[in-house]
Amino acid sequence: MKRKITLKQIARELGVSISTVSKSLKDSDEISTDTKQKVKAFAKLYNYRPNNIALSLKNRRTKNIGVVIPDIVHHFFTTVFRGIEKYANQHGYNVVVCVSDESYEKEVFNMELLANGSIDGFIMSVSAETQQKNDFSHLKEVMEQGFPLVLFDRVIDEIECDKVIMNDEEIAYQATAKMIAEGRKKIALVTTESYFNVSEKRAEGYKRALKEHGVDYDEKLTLVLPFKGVEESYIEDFVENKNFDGVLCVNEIFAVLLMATTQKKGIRVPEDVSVIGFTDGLLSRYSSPTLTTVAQHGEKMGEMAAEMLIEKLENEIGFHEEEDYRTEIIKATLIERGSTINT
Amino acid sequence: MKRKITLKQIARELGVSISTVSKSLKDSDEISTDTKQKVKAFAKLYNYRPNNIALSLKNRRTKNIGVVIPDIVHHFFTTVFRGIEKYANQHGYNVVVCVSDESYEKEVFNMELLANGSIDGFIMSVSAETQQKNDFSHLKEVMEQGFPLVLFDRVIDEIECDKVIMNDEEIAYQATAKMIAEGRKKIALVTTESYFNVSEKRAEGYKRALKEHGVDYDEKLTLVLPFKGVEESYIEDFVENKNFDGVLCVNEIFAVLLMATTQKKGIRVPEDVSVIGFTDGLLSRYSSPTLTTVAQHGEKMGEMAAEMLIEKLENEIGFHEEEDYRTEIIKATLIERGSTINT
DNA sequence: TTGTATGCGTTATCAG
DNA sequence: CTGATAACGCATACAA
Repeated sequence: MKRKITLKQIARELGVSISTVSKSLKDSDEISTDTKQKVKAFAKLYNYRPNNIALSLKNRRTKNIGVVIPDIVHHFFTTVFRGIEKYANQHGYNVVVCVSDESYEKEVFNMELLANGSIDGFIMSVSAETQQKNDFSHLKEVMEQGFPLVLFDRVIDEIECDKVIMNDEEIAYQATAKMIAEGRKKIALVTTESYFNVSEKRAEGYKRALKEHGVDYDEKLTLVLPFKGVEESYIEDFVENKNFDGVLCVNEIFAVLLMATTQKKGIRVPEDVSVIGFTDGLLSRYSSPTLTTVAQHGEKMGEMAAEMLIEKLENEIGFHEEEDYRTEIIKATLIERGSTINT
Repeated sequence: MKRKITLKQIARELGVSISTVSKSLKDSDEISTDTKQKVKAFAKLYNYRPNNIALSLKNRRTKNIGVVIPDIVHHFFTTVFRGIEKYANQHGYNVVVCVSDESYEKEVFNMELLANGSIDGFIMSVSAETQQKNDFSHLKEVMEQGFPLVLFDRVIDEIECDKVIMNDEEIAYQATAKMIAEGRKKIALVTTESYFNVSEKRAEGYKRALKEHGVDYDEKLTLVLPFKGVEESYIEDFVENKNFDGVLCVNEIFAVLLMATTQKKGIRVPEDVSVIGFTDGLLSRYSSPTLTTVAQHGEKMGEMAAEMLIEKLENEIGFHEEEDYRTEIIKATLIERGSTINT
């Protein structure tokens, strides 16, 4: 087992000092060409690489980004993560992931752990429990300690920091308007019971679209499903008892379940009812019919978040006390597929 | 902005030496109860936490695990990652993820980066390109440098290390046998063109089941689809021209596409044809009919991989030169749903 | 009971 | 041109 070689060992082997080796490898012009050549050759031969830990300690920056997300087995978060990882990697950063599992406690614990020197800054989407408890002291804490923070998707108004969000209201408006344009008159909304901004915003966009197009809003046409453990019977009852010719679902699972139910009852999609979902995942692409859905461009969100964080990190050196936080909006787009009547 | 406090600062404030502080916080009995009290109180007040980087440098261990996977926007890898992260977190390790994106070059690059001190050991599944090139020198390299390595799923026989795999052959056998037990006589296989062990092993299990149950193997009943960019027409042609009453698909996407195609042609699932897929993801759960599928228990695989790696890491201290590598097999299970006729 | 010195691997400053 | 020294934050063997 050949352990990694260090400056010290090279110095010893070559009979020079550590600093000579260090400078040579940095191609400093304090050192004679001759010595540099020799050192470089030796270093190359033994495949010398500076030790990241030592560099981190010295430079007080790890070149690591901490990502804290509620869930990783979830298409949206996964795509965002992909974007973060991609951008970070291209810019010489590594990514440390912690999954809060929607738990406040784990979120706090993980962030404290990471804040003890493992990372230079955070990108995160807060857990459901955290939103519910409405306690964000851990976020404030890390910011006070000087860690740049970028929030995405599940964002906290109360916290002043960089943010990346989606135009949920707007795209829900567009989706609803599209169905109205198809001639739909009774448009339902299938949403989730929760304290999430996003669901609320989508509902707002839905209502605004109805209103602005002179379609009556009927609250009975809104089906609220639990956050976890959706029983198909809820949906069956809804399909059974309500009369609608269009549905906006806040995720693709609800949309696919709903399509299955309507079709089982002989109601055709999209002839009899249009369906639009959120999240452009596998379900949307491979359902029958394929699902018209809102693509959230998670990867782009991730890249943007990473870009914002890294910019802060790189600029921290030198400048410092100007608090200019941005909120970037990644525009979602409607992908028209088989569950709506497209022009 | 209050930066994190260090031992040195505490020492200065309290007018004692750094080592006194260090020992006090470790509750060493070299130190008087009185001093310990004082130091602890102060440390608590200022929320002292040892700096991970400094600890890493000193202890020569980072308590970080490097995970290198081909893709993260992929249900199986995501679940495995979840398992790794979970176990690692419970045992005080953080996880650094690098996505190779199925590229040999990125894989090598990332591993070299991580090997420069960022992590203590690797858990990985090799990229497609790496398998294709058949070049594993980067794996040997890190092992020679003393990094424990655990491979999962896409495993390399040539590399001696801990491994976690699935009983692909066996479960494919079982799945095929199940369809035979249903009375199916002409069972097709939809697989992927590739150098992946897993596809091959699944094909082997399929063939063995046919053979052992006296069903003729007809190579025309095997449809080989490209790794990426599957055209639905391939499947349509296959359904059109071949005659089968059961299908084993090596992933859930193929299975769902196939079900959609057959159903469009008026062939009923499961009445006319049984379908079984691999990967128990969203598609399997929400397709119509729901898909009988092989659950790979990725999370379990991840936990096992992390367990094996961490065990190696913790035991490295002291013992050393006993090379006892294990290969753990995580048993997949068949989840019976609506696409087969279940007893 | 407390403190000093050393080392982990690197870089930067300053002397030689 | 080269090298010794300090510093990053911590732990520990060894003095006092």
